[in-house]
Amino acid sequence: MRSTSARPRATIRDVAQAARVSPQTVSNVINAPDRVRPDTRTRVLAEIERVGYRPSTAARGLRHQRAGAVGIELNVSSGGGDVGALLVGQLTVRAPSYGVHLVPFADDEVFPMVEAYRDMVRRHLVDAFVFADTHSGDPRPGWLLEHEIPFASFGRPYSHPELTCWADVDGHAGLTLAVEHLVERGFETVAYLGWPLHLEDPAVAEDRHAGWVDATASLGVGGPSGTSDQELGAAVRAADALLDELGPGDAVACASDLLALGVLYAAAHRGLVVGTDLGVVGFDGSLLARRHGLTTVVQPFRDIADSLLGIVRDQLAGRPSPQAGHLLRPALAASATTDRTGTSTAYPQIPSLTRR
Amino acid sequence: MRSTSARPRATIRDVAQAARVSPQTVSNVINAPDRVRPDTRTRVLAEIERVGYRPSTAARGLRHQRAGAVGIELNVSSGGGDVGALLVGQLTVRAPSYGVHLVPFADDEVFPMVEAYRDMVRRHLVDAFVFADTHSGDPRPGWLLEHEIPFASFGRPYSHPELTCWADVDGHAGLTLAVEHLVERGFETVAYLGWPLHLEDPAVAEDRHAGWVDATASLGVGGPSGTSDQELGAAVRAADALLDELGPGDAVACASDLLALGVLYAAAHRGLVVGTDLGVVGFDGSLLARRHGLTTVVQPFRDIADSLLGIVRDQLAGRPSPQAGHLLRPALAASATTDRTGTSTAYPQIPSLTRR
DNA sequence: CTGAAAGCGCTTACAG
DNA sequence: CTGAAAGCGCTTACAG
Repeated sequence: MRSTSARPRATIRDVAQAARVSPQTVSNVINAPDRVRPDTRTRVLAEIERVGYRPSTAARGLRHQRAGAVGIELNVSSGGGDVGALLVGQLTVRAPSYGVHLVPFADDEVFPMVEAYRDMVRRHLVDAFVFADTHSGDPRPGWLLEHEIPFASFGRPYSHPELTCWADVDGHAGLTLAVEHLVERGFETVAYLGWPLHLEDPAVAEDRHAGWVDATASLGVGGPSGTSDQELGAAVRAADALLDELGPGDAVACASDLLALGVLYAAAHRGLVVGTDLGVVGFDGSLLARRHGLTTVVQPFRDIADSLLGIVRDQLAGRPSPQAGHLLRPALAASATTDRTGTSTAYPQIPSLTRR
Repeated sequence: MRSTSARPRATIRDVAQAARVSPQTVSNVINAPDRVRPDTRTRVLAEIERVGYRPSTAARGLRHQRAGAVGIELNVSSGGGDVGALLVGQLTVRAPSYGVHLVPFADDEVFPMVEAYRDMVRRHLVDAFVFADTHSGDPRPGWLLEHEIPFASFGRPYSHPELTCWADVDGHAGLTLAVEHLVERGFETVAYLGWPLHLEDPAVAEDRHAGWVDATASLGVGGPSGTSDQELGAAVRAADALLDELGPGDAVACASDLLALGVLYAAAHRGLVVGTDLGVVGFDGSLLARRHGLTTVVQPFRDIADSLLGIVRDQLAGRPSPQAGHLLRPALAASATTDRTGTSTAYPQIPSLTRR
């Protein structure tokens, strides 16, 4: 039968008794080692190691009046894509380096979201928050500022343009990478499939579009452009219209992987062989891109996680805010959709149908 | 300039003073309301509400010798699919109903995974664990049992078949749903695309296969079957071979949404119109399925989350283990790939190419 | 360099 | 029904 209560863990007193010092000295060994004589320190450290002692998070939190945790809002219902999960993964991996752990939470469908934030704070469960999906009517930045609760957002907080507590991918740099890569691979004209500017995240749409405009202008490879909402059906239709103006040897750089998938389908319709006939580059580094062999601009989730955690750590330490938000450089992951040798495989592989 | 320190929150003493009772009475109002006279209770409750008092998690945890948290291992590097994120989302939503919060953690690429578990326990950060991706050589169940730490797994812990602390989707029921749905929609033969049994999760592969065998036998609609690893290229090839043996009006039930996507692509190769000519049903209820208009057997993530959290809550309370693991019924979400009217849209929509 | 004291916020017996 | 006491594990001044 499975036992149900865990064996009690070693406390600071156990370590102290075994090392024949007081608990305070053990504490000093951990928190201010230079205040302890080397030989004492060695003896205590050995004992800590032997019994596997680690300070209790709860006791420390109580004493410091700090939870040592960062709340992270999960967008459960929207389920837009898979990039949210990639960011959460990197935040989880990086959090220990900042001396914190993550506490995810989500709208419980009953109270408005701000209630969830308020409750986490009142219970002393977290010291700060990280969230994504910022948008113009977003009540979160205002509420958090008003209550003096540190936070950092993935994406600019549009409601408070003066804030610098955000990190985002450099969309301009990303599209420059995409265009340069396509030119390097020998594609002649680079078209663009982006989002309409009235979407919730206008700065992102603008940055990526401007990156394409500037890069194609400087390389002399500009082409037509189109827009589509972030939905596959709309993307296929917009891509289809775009392909009317393109020929073999041309390419499309896209504002997202989903839009790029739309281009793949529209190209398959026409019997174009993606990679050799038509270049396609997506944006996000999503699972979707990996699955379909899409060349994509990969969001630097690890750097973003470090920025966000660094921002809240500095705020908690009372350090001054940075001069500007963190705009982080993405990287390009080349795959089948820009492979002119046709060696690697993109999906859908429909063009072979036309060659039977 | 942004202020950096949050205003101190109300404590039990603040409430007690304002309500002119002792802190203990406030505690009783919260934890044992029947021990307090109704009028006192009302007065205290009003004060709690007025100042927005919530007990401190850290102080409670220290007193109870319990973190009130469940560790959840995130599979960051593998990045298999998007279903892991869906489970984490539902665990997050449901956790408050069990009086706990989640603490995600991940392999830090330096220590073996068990080190991460050990560290969480030593720091009193969590009382129990939930994890997925169980497999035969899995060291986690053994280690957790040995250290008497409660846990529950999504998927059977193969190394310890006697354990009942797991929840899983009922794959047999899921494939029965899939076959019944296809027959109801008028498809004549139902083929199967599944996984080879040597994969890491043999019981899942067997259950789903057996569900197809039994359901097609009882309805007299059996057809050929094939297997493929959980990878798109392999799935397309396996599906292509399967389609050699099928004709218009037939269907394929699949062990996963990714395998089903392979069928879509293989069908597009042949100019088959999925939905009207060929029925396809996936399994998982993944984002991939939503995006492509796949009819799919949806994993009951909310029920799974409830089962897992219920298991660890019972273990922590010292209640006896259940007689068996929790096998939960999935639901079918009908979409374009079984829509014989051709009203809804599946992607890829390549067949229209053949009709130009 | 080391240790005795106080207290972070809460709850659990226990006394009144 | 209500309150005074003790203690969960830790750390921060402070005294020695």
